[in-house]
Amino acid sequence: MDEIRISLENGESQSFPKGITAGEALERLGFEMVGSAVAAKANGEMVDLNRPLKEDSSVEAVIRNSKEGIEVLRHTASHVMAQAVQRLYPAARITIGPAIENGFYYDFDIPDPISVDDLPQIEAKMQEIIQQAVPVERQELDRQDAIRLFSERNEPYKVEMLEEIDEPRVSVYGQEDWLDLCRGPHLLNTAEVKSFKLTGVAGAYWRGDERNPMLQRIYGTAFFSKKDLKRYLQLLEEARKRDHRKLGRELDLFSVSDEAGPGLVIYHPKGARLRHIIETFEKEAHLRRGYQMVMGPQLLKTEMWKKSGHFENYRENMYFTEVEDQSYGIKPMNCLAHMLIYKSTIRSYRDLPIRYFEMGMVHRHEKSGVLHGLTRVRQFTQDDAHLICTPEQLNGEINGIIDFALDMLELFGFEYEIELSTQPERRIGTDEDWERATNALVKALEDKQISYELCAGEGAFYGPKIDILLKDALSRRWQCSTIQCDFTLPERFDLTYIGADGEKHRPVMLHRTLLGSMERFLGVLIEHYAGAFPTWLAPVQAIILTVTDRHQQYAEELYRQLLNAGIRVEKDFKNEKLGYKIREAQLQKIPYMLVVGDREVEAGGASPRRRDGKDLKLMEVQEFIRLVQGENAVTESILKAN
RNA sequence: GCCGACGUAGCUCAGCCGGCAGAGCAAUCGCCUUGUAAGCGAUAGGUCAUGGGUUCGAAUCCCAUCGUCGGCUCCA
Repeated sequence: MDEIRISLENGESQSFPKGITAGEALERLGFEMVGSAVAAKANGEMVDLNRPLKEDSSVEAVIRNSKEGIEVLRHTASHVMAQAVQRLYPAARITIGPAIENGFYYDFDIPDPISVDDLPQIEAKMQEIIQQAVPVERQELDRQDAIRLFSERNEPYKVEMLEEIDEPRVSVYGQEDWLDLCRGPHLLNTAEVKSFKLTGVAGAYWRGDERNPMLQRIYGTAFFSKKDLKRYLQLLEEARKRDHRKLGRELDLFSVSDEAGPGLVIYHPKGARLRHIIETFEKEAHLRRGYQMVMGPQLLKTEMWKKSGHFENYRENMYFTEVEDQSYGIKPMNCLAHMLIYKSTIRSYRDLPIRYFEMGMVHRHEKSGVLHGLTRVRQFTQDDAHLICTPEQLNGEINGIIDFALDMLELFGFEYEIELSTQPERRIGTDEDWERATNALVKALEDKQISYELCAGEGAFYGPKIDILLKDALSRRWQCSTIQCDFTLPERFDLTYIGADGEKHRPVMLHRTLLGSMERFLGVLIEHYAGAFPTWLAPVQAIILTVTDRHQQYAEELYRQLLNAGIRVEKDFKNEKLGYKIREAQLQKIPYMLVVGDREVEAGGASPRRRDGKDLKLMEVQEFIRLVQGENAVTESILKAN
């Protein structure tokens, strides 16, 4: 009988008869956590535990508590769900159903739409399949046979996929009479799918292309234990509580009105205050880093948008208007005016780099279905800048921007992910330009040893970009910072500088934002802090609460003092019990509550109660002012960072 | 834009197999003068998203439009 050599990661190795399963080999080699293995890797390939090994292999266990392990579970859960759905709705055609970040989904082509009300029934059918403890079986067959098989089963989407697969042999997985084209691996038995929940339904285009038919997607999640599932569902519940749309209303920060129009944010006093705080600080930070503040007009002649390429490539996102037979486009980006400023005079190489900064309000016509609170709107303000420099300065400028952006995000305490997006199909400029620009961005990331994800074809139409993404409370990622390299607009607008050689040269331009859109950033920020902003950001930093109305006079005096010291203070002199006022201030998440009663009036000080419930006891007014001013000073680090 | 769900007072929601539009919180007014997360009482507040239809009669059934939510596509 043929023998094969199997080795473990720890160097343990032994000969076994050919055909021994991956699971058995693990066990016989003394792998300690055999019970927690849900699949295996043989020579790097993910395989089922019962896969017979045919050649010398190094075997590794894929355990429950690993990312890959839970993916195996969820992928199997998606198969169980697909089987359940096809049993309940025989007309449903299967497509694809992968594991995703927090669960899994499966897309079906089904004549009658599935609604959330149908989910309990599907869950019950899944439960049935799980309780029957059906073995999950893998089978390998010729591609042509598979095509025949899925044609017979009337699964056109599977046939379509098979026709595009290159390999001669494919694998199918199934339980009972149910079957799916699948690479695997899977759990060995449906009984192992213990803790799952279907979480939602949605429409999704076949292969993610809007020209394709709309499929019905069912989302679900699965865990190895009921406890983990419960914890996850609680986490979702918590996340919903910090939804910025809910907090925005409760904290009276902003609203969006049907009357005014969808995607148009209306800032209430506290929301406007918040923006004012961030923006004034940010403007100062830019000035200290060698940026110049500029302002462009809200609309520019359509001719200019034609020249820049926006009309051709971005028209469907733009608003246009006509006055006195002249067509204007409302700006969706701020770059045009900045180029006009550059062109307003002759530039020398000694002037470069030039960094123009603008809190620029832009309008973009977003499709109605994509609007979302503050994070996806039609009018927003960008902390935008355009840097114009020599090709030699490019790398240094990109580095400076990355540092600036990461410093900002660190100040707010954000985790982030970085993506590099390369040339899209619809673009302007030569391939050579694109390559140079892309290389410049890659080099900057590599110099800084920043890991990033490559998004091929996702760049802007005028250049490649680096994006920094922040997560909201529900783990949805939102693009905030973006650094875009542009060799083509300087060309189109004939931007030049006089070099040391006395000749005209073409500068390079960088478009960049740090926080991105103030709207989106604010939305993510609200969720990040769950509405409890740190003192330096809080729209209201302190509120004065009187115990009875005989304390009003002193409270008024205290209010004046704090206001004069620049503290954002409010007063609550309502004829209510102290507990009531504290509760209200607490719900408004105000960092400090200043209780004013007999003791304070007599001593002439203030008794701050912190938002976390801690009583700071009676202190001098000046001491409290210093306390708040100290907390305000956290921005100093950024202002001085250059 | 596409698929699905939803739209009742400022907010959260009940009413919806057709028959007088409701509750709690918030608001206003009064009483209480109050010490660290909700005192008591009264009053006011709605073209039931909008428009059309079915019906003796529509918040309730049907259609359209607008908007919101969950996704898809797109994106700061």
